[in-house]
Amino acid sequence: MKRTKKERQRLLTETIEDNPFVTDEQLASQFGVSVQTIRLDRMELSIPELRERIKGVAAQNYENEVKSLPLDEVIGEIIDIELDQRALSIFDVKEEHVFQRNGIARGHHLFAQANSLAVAVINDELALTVKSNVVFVKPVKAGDRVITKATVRGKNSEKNRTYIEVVSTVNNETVFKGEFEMYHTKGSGDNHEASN
Amino acid sequence: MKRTKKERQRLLTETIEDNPFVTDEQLASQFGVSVQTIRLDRMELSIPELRERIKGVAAQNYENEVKSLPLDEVIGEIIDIELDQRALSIFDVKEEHVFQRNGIARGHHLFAQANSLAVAVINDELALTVKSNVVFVKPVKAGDRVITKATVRGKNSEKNRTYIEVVSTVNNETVFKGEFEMYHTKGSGDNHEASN
DNA sequence: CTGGTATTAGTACCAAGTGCTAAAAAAACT
DNA sequence: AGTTTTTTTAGCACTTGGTACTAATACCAG
Repeated sequence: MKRTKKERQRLLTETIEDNPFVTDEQLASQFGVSVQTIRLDRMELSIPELRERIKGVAAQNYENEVKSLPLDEVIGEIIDIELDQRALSIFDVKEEHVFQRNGIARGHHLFAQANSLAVAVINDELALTVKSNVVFVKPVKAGDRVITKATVRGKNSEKNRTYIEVVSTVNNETVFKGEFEMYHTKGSGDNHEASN
Repeated sequence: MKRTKKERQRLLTETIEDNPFVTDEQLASQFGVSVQTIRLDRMELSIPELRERIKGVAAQNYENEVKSLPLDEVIGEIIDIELDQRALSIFDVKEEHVFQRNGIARGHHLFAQANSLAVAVINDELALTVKSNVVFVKPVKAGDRVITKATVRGKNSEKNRTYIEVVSTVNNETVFKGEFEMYHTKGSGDNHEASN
């Protein structure tokens, strides 16, 4: 199993990336070297110790959490909102959002951004999507910053519906547009159950 | 600042929930009690120590990560597929897919399942969604198993389009349906760029 | 054989704890 | 007030998963 130092370090990096929860001891036995060697390797590669790694992962998660909870679980980041009028969000397309094959964003991410923005713009405890028509106008690639704007186009108070138009652009070019019909529970704080 | 033990423990729980990265020492000075008291409190409330808390947060994150990667390929699990004809997938709705407020699944997850099934059923290297009309017929809750069926309804070879109908059911009741117009690159391995 | 790199060993020390015992202090009865 | 109970504090040994540092080997090349 013994290979060069370089090879071991390559594998080490990989292993830790793969599972940041592994201890030096486990790594040592896995590579058939001493714990000290692993430590030296980590130093050279400037890989932090287990706890720091875990803390890092946790901190990331935590940031995401505090970012997504107050925003009521929105895909993308809301940068401007006028309830019952319009809302704006940005969403940075990353590698994980695209087809590996061609680097084009998967449709459901754009839909998700639009849909959650439509939910957010509604001035109510909760809103559900009833219907939507969407058009994927132009492919979106990794690295693109998608700016999505939701505009309330109409309301039907009797039916508790709001009609929203959503347009997403990248560099001022429309990449996605859609209409959303949303159901909501009218009065804020109203505990009305969604129509079952 | 001194209140009863109960009150302190209530606040303690809150504080830790709010920021799991806080040490006993910090808590002690914050509440003006000794570290030991904090430890006792944690025992009684069965709140784990800092490192375990952090590990927990990190593990969650990690799960999400490894969950969202395959989640990138296809949302839901494909259980049957006849290329260019039909496909069937199941998707178990979990807590993380619903609005906390009312336990109803967020629309984009259902859309994602439908959309990725539409992509999958197409017998081509790649397919992109051009348009879709969807209807959220009935709320879906955590714990529901959504069975989604995609059926190819038509093709337009000149325009490289395929029209797909998708219906999702829970316990044989329709919860979602949609039509998807898909663009694809006909020949397999064709490196044709999507209309730019 | 002599250098230089690589590896291993060993020690002291740290953070943030657990587990346990014991003693004070405060609160609650009777 | 006197006693019992609860709550709080203190102290010590021990644990994990390390860091920092020193020193000894091992190995490989010229």
